[in-house]
Amino acid sequence: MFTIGKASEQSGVNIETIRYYEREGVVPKPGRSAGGRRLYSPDEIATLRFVRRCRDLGFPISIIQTFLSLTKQSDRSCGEVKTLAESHLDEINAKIENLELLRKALLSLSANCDDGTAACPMLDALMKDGFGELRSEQSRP
Amino acid sequence: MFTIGKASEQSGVNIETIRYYEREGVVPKPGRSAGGRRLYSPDEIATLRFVRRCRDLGFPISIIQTFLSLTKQSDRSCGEVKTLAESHLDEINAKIENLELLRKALLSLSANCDDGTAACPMLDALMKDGFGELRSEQSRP
DNA sequence: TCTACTTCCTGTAGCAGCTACAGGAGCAAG
DNA sequence: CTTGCTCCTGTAGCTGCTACAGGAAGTAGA
Repeated sequence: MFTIGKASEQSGVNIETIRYYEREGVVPKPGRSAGGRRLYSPDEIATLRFVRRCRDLGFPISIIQTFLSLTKQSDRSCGEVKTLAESHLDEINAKIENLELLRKALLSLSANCDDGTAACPMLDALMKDGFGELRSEQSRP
Repeated sequence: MFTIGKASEQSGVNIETIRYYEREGVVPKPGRSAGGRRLYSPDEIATLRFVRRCRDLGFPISIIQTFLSLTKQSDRSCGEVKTLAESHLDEINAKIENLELLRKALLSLSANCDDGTAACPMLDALMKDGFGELRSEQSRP
């Protein structure tokens, strides 16, 4: 059994984040020592690592909770996982597309900044009325 | 002069968001009518539109505040704007790169889900120890 | 003028996913 | 026994909004 510090090291999850996950019911409450300290089994640490990896893949907590409950059922879980993963992939693709658009817009705006005039053409363009609107939902993460 | 509803329509900024910007000092406090309602000049609406466009480009509020103060100075602002825009571009590029990595990781993980076994290879892989770590800072927006 | 309806006001709380304290207690080493 | 580390709970903050509640102001029609 390991204290929260060791669990944090081994799972790569910040101590405060581990306690946060426990508060939010993402991971079950671990046992406690006589002095009231949290004690984690290797399995519980593996769960924390699993959560971190899913977070690294960009999955939101709510989906990760579904994953965790699916891992306990063992049967018929794969189709659901694949569906969730694919819709997440769609979101990632949409984000990439949006960022590419932003990239292009920013590049063309800042390119004008080299023209040596005192006023900034980029700020000017953003102030003016004729500027094309982006209004892309996914651009706000 | 326009009430907040018209200002919202013309700038594309949500009413609540306009009030939020005012509270946070992003935009100056507008004048008020006899009855205590906010009244916006076309210039103030242009500022709101400018803020929205910058947000659409993904600039954080703090940078937009710098932009707004630079537009008031008029001289020597362009170099600073370009620097800020370019570092923002770097961030966007980093985000795109990270998302591409996530995309590949997710694709290869969910591809295994077709093998017809009852247990899910994707969840299995995320549970196991040998899984390559991503640990990419920029992946969390 | 009365009434209904819309718009606006302030203030507060919530979202996600943490992170950062404050103020105290447990625990091991020297 | 003291130093120093880790841990505890509880609460507040971060970003950028959004969504109420409960009330006041303004507008339009009868």
